[in-house]
Amino acid sequence: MIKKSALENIIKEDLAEIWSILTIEEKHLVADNFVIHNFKKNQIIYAENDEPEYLWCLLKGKVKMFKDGIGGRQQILRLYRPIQYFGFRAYFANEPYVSSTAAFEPSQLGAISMKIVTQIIDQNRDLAWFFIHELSKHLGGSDTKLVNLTQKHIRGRLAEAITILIDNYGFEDDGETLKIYMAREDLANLSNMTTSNAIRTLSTFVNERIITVDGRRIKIVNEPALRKISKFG
Amino acid sequence: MIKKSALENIIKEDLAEIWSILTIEEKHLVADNFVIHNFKKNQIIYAENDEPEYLWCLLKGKVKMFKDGIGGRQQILRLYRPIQYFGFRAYFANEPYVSSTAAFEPSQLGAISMKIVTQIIDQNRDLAWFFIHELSKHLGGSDTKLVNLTQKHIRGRLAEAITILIDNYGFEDDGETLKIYMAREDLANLSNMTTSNAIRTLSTFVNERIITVDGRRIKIVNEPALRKISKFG
DNA sequence: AAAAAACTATGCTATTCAGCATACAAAATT
DNA sequence: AATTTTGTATGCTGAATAGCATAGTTTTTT
Repeated sequence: MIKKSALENIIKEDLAEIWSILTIEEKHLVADNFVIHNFKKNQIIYAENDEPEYLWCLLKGKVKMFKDGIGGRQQILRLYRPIQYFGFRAYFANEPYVSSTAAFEPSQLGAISMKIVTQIIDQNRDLAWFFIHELSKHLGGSDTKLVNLTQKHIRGRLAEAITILIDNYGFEDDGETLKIYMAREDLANLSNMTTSNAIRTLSTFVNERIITVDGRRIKIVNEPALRKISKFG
Repeated sequence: MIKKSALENIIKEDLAEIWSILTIEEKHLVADNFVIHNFKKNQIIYAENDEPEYLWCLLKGKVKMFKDGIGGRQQILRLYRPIQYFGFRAYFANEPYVSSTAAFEPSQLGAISMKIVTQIIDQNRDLAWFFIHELSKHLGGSDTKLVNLTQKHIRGRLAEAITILIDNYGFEDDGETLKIYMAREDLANLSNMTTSNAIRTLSTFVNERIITVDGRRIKIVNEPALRKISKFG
């Protein structure tokens, strides 16, 4: 089940906050129960209404968390990059998942049973605090997103979506090409609009020399203008 | 600072989950630092961008949590009833409040310093779990609300808002009159629409014999129909 | 490499909802 | 009790955005 080499790599690159929190014994417990999974592009990791079982840790790739709404329209709720954790909320709330997750691109993930996570939280105060922080930050973000998506106009919503992409995935080495290549439909699903409108609005941004577009490659030419539209649009 | 009598009442009526979690010493610590505040109708308890300092416990009355958006339009995020807790998220996230809270009607609240709450969490695993559960449930609710408010049409959103009122505050003794009396504007702010549209849509519900309206008194005549509109509208 | 499928771009039309105005009613204030 | 303020109801108009169609392009699959 455990690919030792992969795990050792993970442990070597410090596994962010969470790893340094654990005692030696807890690290072993995690190591012995950590399973690496590979997901293809667009493959579902878990789906809405599934029973939560694992804490997922994104090691490589990109993941979207989304919810299917009316008429099959999808709303992207959050984006994840290495090394971030998800899948724990529903387990903690003791309810089935209310959203789904899928790999945006070929991705490598680690899964640990939430039973083991729970067991460690019970004996490790700092891990409890880690999740309290994590949940608190996400809840603030979700509340803010709610108002942004319901009250901003299309230009503002799309501009905001692009700034979210910048903040989450950053730029290629040229310092201006977005380091994520999304379909227009996903861009639309991130900004609560139809694909048509995402395409149209992207075009107006190009005309206004705020971005340039080459297929799915988006270059940010005027980031201040973009953030201004995001804020006031 | 402490009104002994009020606190004893609170302790007598079991203070829900949270109280039974604490040890005798912790109960004393809370009791010694618990301050009762009375708020008038529409009085702000805390405002967006304030620094969080207290855990608030609603003892009597009704409270709304909301966020001011573009053009002064307010979005109501959550409603609270006795005995529920709020104000802790921003403190845990280590950031200023992203939303405000106000009393809907004359309300009595208790405030405890978050420093003390933090101190108790540090020594009481069950209290840590209480907040993990609480945050997890709210985060799921917020994500679901996001999709409902962005994707449902006006009728669906208003119907949903009314079901939220039913679920939060229930009925008067007649079993059909909503036990909360909101301005149309608040109803609109709960369902992401203008006041005009809230009024209009309420009228159509009356015409369809789903509810009756007498000023701010709303009677639910056909709850299944209401829930159906909420679900599919 | 060819074929199929999925995605992108753009125009046109329809629908939903917001904005504003007016009239009336109810509460709050003086 | 009179006056002011605030809230409710309804109609009309315009703006924002969704829906659909078509053509061309890119990506994926075979």
